[in-house]
Amino acid sequence: MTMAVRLAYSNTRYSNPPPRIAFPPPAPAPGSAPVTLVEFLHQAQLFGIRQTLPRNHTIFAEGDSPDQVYELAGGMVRLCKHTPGGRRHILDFVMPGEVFGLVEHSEHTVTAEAVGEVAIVSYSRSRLDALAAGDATVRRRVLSSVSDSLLTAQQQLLILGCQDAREKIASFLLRLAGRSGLKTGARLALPMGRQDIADHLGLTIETVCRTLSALRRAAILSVPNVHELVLADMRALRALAVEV
Amino acid sequence: MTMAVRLAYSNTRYSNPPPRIAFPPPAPAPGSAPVTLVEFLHQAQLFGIRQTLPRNHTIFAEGDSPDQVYELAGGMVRLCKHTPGGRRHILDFVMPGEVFGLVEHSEHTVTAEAVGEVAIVSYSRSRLDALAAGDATVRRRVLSSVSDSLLTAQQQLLILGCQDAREKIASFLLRLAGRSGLKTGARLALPMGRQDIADHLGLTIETVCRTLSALRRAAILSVPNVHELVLADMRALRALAVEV
DNA sequence: CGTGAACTTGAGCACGGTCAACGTACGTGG
DNA sequence: CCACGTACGTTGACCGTGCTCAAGTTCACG
Repeated sequence: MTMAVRLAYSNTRYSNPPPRIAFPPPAPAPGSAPVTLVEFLHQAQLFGIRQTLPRNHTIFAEGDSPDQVYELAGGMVRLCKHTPGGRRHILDFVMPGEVFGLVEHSEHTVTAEAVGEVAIVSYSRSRLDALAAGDATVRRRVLSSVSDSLLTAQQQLLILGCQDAREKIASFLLRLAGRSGLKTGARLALPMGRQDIADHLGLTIETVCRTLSALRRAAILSVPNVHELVLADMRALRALAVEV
Repeated sequence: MTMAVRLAYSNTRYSNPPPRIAFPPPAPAPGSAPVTLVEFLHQAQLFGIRQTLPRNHTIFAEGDSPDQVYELAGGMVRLCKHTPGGRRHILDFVMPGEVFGLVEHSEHTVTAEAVGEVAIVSYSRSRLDALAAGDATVRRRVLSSVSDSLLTAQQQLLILGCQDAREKIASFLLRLAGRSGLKTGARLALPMGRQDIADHLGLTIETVCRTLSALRRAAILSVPNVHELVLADMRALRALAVEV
């Protein structure tokens, strides 16, 4: 039985825009009430250790002890699972401002890797727990963060289980655009490589390429360079991704 | 573009063992310390309303207000998502003793349906919240329940994204057996229909049938009747499901 | 028994995977 | 500065897994 699986472990290398990222300033507006978990972390004056990591750096691996919680300050992180047979699946990508590595198990259930150069801020898990013990709002944020991850995973299950290649690509691009708060015609950054996209959608790199080319030929999007594209016709994209 | 999707909405009908399920007595040992969320629910004397529902009954639908939390006392429940296009994906099956419908959003993100006749116990969500407000252990149970769902979803993503039909079936059967605490040679109940299995694994009903037949021919399992099977060679099954 | 739903099996085909060649971009060293 | 090397991306030709369509079987129930 030949396998519908190509070995992953791609090495994304930036081409056009050099990897140096302009890291945005700390997120929370100083005086306002914190509403996101990240803002709580900032406000609580936890020891957030900021660091920059190179492309493909493993931030934590499946099985590691989860004693740190991370905030992504710049760049992009992929959360993946590796199988004994050497296959890889990317569960999700983390975008700036989001928290990752927050898990309620004795060990990490996924591996987190830097897609390009990234800036992360790490917080002590035990300090976060201490903070949560005395603050119902923090607890709610933590719970809803985990809950959001669950919702995302469920949506991704629907995509993997019900959609064909074109629909998958359309759904993926729309979600990415949505998370970047993008509107029709704006440039969408694609920091991850084609192999990463393939491993996220259960496709091969060739199918990802071909499908992107087909969408380009259909004038639904244009590809100024490998790591950037323009969603010219979001309406058409949405029509393709009906199944979400 | 023809679709790799067949319309679901199967109507499981029991064949050999009649649908009447022997409902087990309430789970918790009366005097012992509660360790699961279900046991907490029992211990806390929340108003657990027990009821029996017929095959294919919708317990709650995606979008409903989640003001009840359920414990499955007998039978099996499927958690699914329906798409505008009429496709269906089954995210997971719920087995007796497990809690479902616990969600941290303003509405349910999945639909819960009875696979056969089921017995459920429903608890008021607001009472559970009140209980949790004053009890750190309950909070931990709630969080870890959501967290377990996330872990399950992530594992399922790996299966849908990386495995072929035979591996999917093998993984599915092994997980089912594991959850029933089954050892080699024991009978495994399959209350759900073939279409349900297909919609859970991103396959068609024909492929599920063919794959089961192939495993039977390979003497890896036997199928005494449609809703029951014997895992004769778990070692071989595990070898097929390497990718988990 | 007769009916209908679910399951099973077969024949053929298409989507997407495999294999392979080529293109492109960037980094390195002469 | 150009030549080369490497990694990634793109495209084409071919093929296999799993889907489609369709016929037949089994089983529960009236």
